[in-house]
Amino acid sequence: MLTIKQIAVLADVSTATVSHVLNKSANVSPKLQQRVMKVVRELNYHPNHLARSLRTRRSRTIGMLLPSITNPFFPTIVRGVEDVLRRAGYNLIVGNSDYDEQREEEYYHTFCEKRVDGLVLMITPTTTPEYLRRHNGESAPLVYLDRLYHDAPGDAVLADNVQGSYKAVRHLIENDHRAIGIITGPSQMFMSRRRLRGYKRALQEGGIAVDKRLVRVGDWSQDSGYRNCRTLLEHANPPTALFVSNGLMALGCLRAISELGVRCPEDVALVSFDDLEMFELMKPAITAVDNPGYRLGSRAAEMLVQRLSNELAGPPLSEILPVELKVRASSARVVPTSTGPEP
Amino acid sequence: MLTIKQIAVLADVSTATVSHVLNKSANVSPKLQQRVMKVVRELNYHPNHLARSLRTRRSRTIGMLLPSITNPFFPTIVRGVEDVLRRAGYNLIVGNSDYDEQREEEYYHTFCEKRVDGLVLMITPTTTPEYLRRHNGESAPLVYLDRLYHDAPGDAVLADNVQGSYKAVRHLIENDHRAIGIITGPSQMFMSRRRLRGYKRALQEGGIAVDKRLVRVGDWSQDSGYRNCRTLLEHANPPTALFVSNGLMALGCLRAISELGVRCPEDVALVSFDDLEMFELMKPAITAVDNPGYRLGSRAAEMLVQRLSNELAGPPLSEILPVELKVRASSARVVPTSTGPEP
DNA sequence: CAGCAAGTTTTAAACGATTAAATCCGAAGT
DNA sequence: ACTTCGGATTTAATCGTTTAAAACTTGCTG
Repeated sequence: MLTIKQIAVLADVSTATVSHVLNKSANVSPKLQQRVMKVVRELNYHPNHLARSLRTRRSRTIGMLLPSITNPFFPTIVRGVEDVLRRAGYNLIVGNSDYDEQREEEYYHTFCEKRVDGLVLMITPTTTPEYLRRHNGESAPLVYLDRLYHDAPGDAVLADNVQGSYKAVRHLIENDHRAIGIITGPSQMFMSRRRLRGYKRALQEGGIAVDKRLVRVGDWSQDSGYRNCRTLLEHANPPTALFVSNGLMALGCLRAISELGVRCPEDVALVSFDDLEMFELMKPAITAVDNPGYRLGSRAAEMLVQRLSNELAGPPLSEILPVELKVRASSARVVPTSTGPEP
Repeated sequence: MLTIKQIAVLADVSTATVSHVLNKSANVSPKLQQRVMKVVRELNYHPNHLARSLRTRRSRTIGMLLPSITNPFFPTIVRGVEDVLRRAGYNLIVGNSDYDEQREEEYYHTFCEKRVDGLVLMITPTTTPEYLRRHNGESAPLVYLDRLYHDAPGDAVLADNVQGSYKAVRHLIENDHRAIGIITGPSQMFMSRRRLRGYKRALQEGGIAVDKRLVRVGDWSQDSGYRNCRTLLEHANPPTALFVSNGLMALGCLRAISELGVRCPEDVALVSFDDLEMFELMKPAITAVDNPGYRLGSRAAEMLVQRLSNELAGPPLSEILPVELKVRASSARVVPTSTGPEP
């Protein structure tokens, strides 16, 4: 494989000159510049990134940790991150932990070994993992994506989870629902708690007491949505509306609803967090909180790039992005023929 | 940041010994081993991957080129690749070109600069790109994923595209459809042609002539599915069945079908290539060719790993994986009340 | 024409690991 | 006691870049 030394010999200059030409790091006479570039182009030389990074101590690479690659919400975020980074001249490596804390830590270390310049983290644990707390002295800045850890330093970009579920549930209340079920994520997770809080706030404002039997804890997976939805709908007094804390679980609910022969929205209204592309195509189309995945990703990347170029300094920032409710058929107001569902 | 030299000083040995302990590359007395490991663990030392790769000339990293990250079919493939590589001790970097040939080439070069040990390629171009042909002399082995290039050396793992669409269309014919439309991918692409061929073969076997007006060319995007579906259904004599060459375009078709107020499967049956997870949840559930994404990815990674460990040598191999048709409601046989749709 | 400044180009020392080859050291053989 | 042998350890070169600092040009000035 081609090295800078060979280029130097062929262009009859020193390696330093080649390097200077390639990096525009010093004045080089036009004559030599051309001689060098000619050889570089003819031989299609590309500098060894490993050697370069080793020497400069910057890899121009960012690591991103993702809890799941198959959840359709995440790729959108990745695109946001990638687009910004690419334009800023950084590469992205993503690691996918599948909600496994050990794999997550493995990836974190891989990233450190590869000397990434910064990290975008969407991680699983409920409590700040030890390695993050230790990261303290390290050089790579962190950005948390839709997560927040107070005791490990790093910027954060968050969707307004409380406001999102608040809007969703208020919408249901406005449509005369009073028995509103919720399927949340694991109860220790920051995000689950935020989304639950919005639910509670809306109920409270509507003068409705929280019924513990209507609060189910899922794990974000489609299957857990399915199971919890069945449990809820098979109650003696099933809820007339359901708020589901993420898109994948909402898909599971749909399956349960269809299997049980329950009609949506007539028998049970459905609102989901995360507006998946397919929600608009489904029958009924699903009302959902539009979680701005692309913006979330791109903002996180922007903050990281700013930190790296020292445009941004000082204590960790956290930024909250607004979310919107997309009202669709699954939560449409039903013309009141009879008050409840089946007797 | 910690270096091997510091570890060596603290453990009172030479850097060579530390390296030997860490890599088990020579006999080291238990006493020194323990002394070294103690320091390594206490300080949580992780060797610099850049330096290591530079010296050993192997990065234990694989690059993967993807045409789209938001198409839900691709993440499944990535998981297959990643799982196998991780177990074999390799890291994966994925690049997402968004069907843009220039970005694709950029990524290819980034990968070369990072000295990846091998490449998994799902690339866009219709004709073998120049840089691939030049790759010839380079050291990193290639595996094509669901692509095939005869004039650039590399193994290939392919789904049986011809057989898949053949099965799909035969199924439609068996359900008494004779006017069967198809939406293909860009006509120069290898995969589009294969899927078109299966369609033609099934028609021919069923004694049906290919009607050019029923063959539409899409670009794999949801939107192009939508547009082409409208065109087909707004014909004077619309087809009674539709075979769509990928999942995203099928979603577009669904939207068109629903907007036009056409019933599926009563007025038009639908079969898609790529069995997306959500297809089972939709109403009607979509009949689809189950393209084995995970297997495709894991097989590709396996071949690559074998090449790298020299378990596999010799001329490029190409392997074809069988595909299955999942019959669901969208292509259900309709009880013949009247012969055609609306008069 | 020596001296100097400014601009080009080269020299050579890093960066942090790996690894042949050299050295050390103690036990065994004669 | 003196080799000799072999395993444990270290020395030092190397991977392919970047980049201070040195060295070399030129052209100008007094």
